Parts: sequence; C-alpha cells; structure tokens
Amino acid sequence: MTTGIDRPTKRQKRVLDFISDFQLENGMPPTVREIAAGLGFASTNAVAGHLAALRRKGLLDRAPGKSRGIKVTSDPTRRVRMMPVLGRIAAGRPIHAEENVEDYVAADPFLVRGFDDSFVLKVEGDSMSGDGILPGDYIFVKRQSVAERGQIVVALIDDEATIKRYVPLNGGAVRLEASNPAYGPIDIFPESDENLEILGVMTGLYRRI
Amino acid sequence: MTTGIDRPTKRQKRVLDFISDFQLENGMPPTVREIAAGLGFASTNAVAGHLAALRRKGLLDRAPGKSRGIKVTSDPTRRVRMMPVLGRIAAGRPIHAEENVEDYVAADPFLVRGFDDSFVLKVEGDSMSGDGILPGDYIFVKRQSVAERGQIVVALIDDEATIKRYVPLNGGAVRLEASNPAYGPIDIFPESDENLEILGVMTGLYRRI
DNA sequence: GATGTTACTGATCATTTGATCAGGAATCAA
DNA sequence: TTGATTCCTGATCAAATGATCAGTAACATC
Repeated sequence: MTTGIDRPTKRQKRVLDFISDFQLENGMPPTVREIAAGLGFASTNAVAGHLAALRRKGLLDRAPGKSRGIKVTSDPTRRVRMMPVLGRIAAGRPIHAEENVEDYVAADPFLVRGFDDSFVLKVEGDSMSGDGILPGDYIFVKRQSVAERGQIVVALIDDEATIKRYVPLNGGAVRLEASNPAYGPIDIFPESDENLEILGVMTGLYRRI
Repeated sequence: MTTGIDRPTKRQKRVLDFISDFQLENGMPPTVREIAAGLGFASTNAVAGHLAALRRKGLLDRAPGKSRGIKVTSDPTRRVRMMPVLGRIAAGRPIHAEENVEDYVAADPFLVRGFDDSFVLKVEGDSMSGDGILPGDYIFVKRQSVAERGQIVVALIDDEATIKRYVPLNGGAVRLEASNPAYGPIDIFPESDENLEILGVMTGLYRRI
C-alpha cells in the first residue's frame, strides 16, 4: 500500500468531498443514509466503514449517536453574516427599510467590523474612480454621523446619496471631494439651503468582473 | 392583540433566535428536543406549537420527517468557502503549497465561481491602478492557462508573477498591458528567451480601508 | 360568559437514523 | 498459499427524532 498514513484513499476522498459539498449546499451535514444514496451505496455499512477510516485518519469528527453528527475536521467554510445591499437611499426614510434591499452579500469579518451597524451600497457613477472605486462596485459602509478629514463617506445632500471624500473647512463648512478630476468639489455651508447628512464611512469594497 | 399579522410573538422570537444561534454555532439546525432543552421546555409539543406558528408566519421552512429539517427563512448567514491568500508565487512549485498561504478570506459565491480552481492574491504595485486595482487589494483569480483578449490575468514571466491585461498579438506574440500610463506594455514573443505562463484570470476584488 | 389564541405538560407512536453483525469480492504483499 | 486491507451487500437492533393526541392555564376580544 502506497497510501500515506493519513491520506484518504480515492473512495474515501469521494465520501469526504460529498460531505463537504452537502454541508455547503444544505447548511447541515448529511445523514449516513443520505451519503449512501448520494454515492450509490446499497448499505449504510459501506458509509460506516468509510467514516471510521476517515476518523482514524483525523479527517473527520463524529458526535456518536447524534443525527448528522459528522464534521469535516479541516472545514474550508466559515459562517459569515449576510449583509443587505441597499438600493436607492432617500432622506427621511429608514435606511434599512425592506423595500430598499436589492440583494445580499457575504461579509467577511476581514472586511467589515460591526455588522449590525454596516450596510452595502452599489456604486453608481465614476466620480470616485481616482480612488479605485468604479461603477458597479459594492462598498461596505459603517453607519456613523461624523467622519474624519480625508475619509470616504456616504452622504445625503438634501435627498440624494453620494460617495465622496470628506474635508471639513473653516467656519463649519464641509467640502465633499470627488477623486475623478472631471468632477468638482461640493461645498456645503452652514447657512446654505442644502441639508447635509453623513450616513457612514466606507470600510471595504467588493468588485466582481 | 397588537401583534402584526406576520410578526412573531416574544416567545416565538426567542425560539427563532435560538434556532439561528444554534445554526451559526453548530453548522446545523437543532432538533426539536434540542430546542426544548435549550429553552427549558419539558415537552416537544411546546416546540412543535412554536414551529407551526413560525411556519404560518412565513419565518420558517420545514422539511417534514427529516431530522433537523428546520430552516430560518431569512437566514442572515450563508456558508461560504474560505480561500487561501497566496503570498509569493514562484515558477516550478505547486501554487497551493502550504508555505504560500498567508491568510484566508471568505469568498461569497457572488464573487467567485469554481472555488476549487480559484485562489486569492494580494496586489503589489500600482501598475493596474487605471482599472481600479490598487496596492493592497485582494484579487480573486480563477485558474486557467488560456485567456481572452482584454481579460485581466495573473501571469508568470520567467519567475515573477504579475497582474496585467491580456492582449494577443499577431504571430503568437502576447502583450501584457498595464493600465497605469506610467508603465509600458510587456511584449512576449514566441522566440523570446522569456517564458510566459498564464496562471488565471481575475474574477473579483476585495479592498479593506 | 363565550370564544379564540398563545403557551405549555405529559404521553405515545411512527419514522428516521446510527450502530453493528455476518459475510463476499477484489487487491496487494509476504 | 495465507493474511491483511479496502470496499461493499444485506439484515437487524436500538437510539434519536418528528409527529400527534389529550388536557391545563393565562390572557385578550367580543
């Protein structure tokens, strides 16, 4: 036998992969009989043998007696929270209103801190292309009403949401800068008619090609 | 009763939360008896009543007869696969060698197709900044040895990995274009000493601020 | 008061599921 | 040849689990 001491045989690997895929698809491990059916075994004992072998080789954990008590040791998956992708944002309405949710994306803790205080926006327009933020990108935004100089914020000017770099000016005025030189800055003065509200600051970005 | 038509009562919400938390922690839904034990019920029928109510209100899905056949409808979590972030890539060595793995990120199916054939790279250098790919970004790459004109590829030139836009030229030559005008294109001719290998094409991008 | 809903206990039954026994066929090595 | 290992069928038993019935209590609405 040339099989390494803790390497599965081909058949055993098929069983292991079936369990991983089942877990990924169904959110729970399969039963012994589901494995047998999935791989075409007529007997549960065929599965039992493979599970015992995989356990010996340290590739599986089992919870004896428990239904679906099978856990792949080096589980390549992790539970992450799904975050809503918001569509139009309008002033005066709760940002998390259900009709705003367009889609959901999985947010790695890697990308987002404070899930409950964050949301996701799809970028429209190329005003921030100088910062590598392109139309169609998804940006992660942490909700907060204040920002520091230079942070990229999502702001509501009157009734329109926009993504810009935040730069406070003297006298309580605020400048919102685009990073695409084709767009000029937007200045908001305290005495202005315009109403500025900071919705949050950008913490991460997703793009799919 | 002021309860909205499809809102759970307080007790029902407790049951729903227990199921969500259990799923998050254990990677599978609880059994009816595990719910009863977790919430201090002496009878499985207490749980059955709540599950029926939650199902009526559209908050649960059930798979009748199946063990752990409970699924929270608006599950805020999803199983995603963890993908290795590769460090240095060198020719002649298996790309997935363990010593290459620097970190892991959760990859949404949204971003990646074909998990097993993909990997993640951290971007160094600003040669692709014109395409919104900045130093420090993480890009998702699907492994394949051929590419189509205009796709962004990860290529190995002799012993160095690089990210560029792929443009085939006449006569079997290949041009690799940077998108930052400060960098010129790299042309590889068939008769050249240089050895070009396409490692894969970019399918997605992550950035954290 | 009558009615309906929510929220349980306690018990029982049927099905699903895990575990195990007996054995057969194929492969490989000594 | 013998023995070890893998890989499977077929059958059976016991435990885990889902489903259901009967009944009690609290509470709100009409």
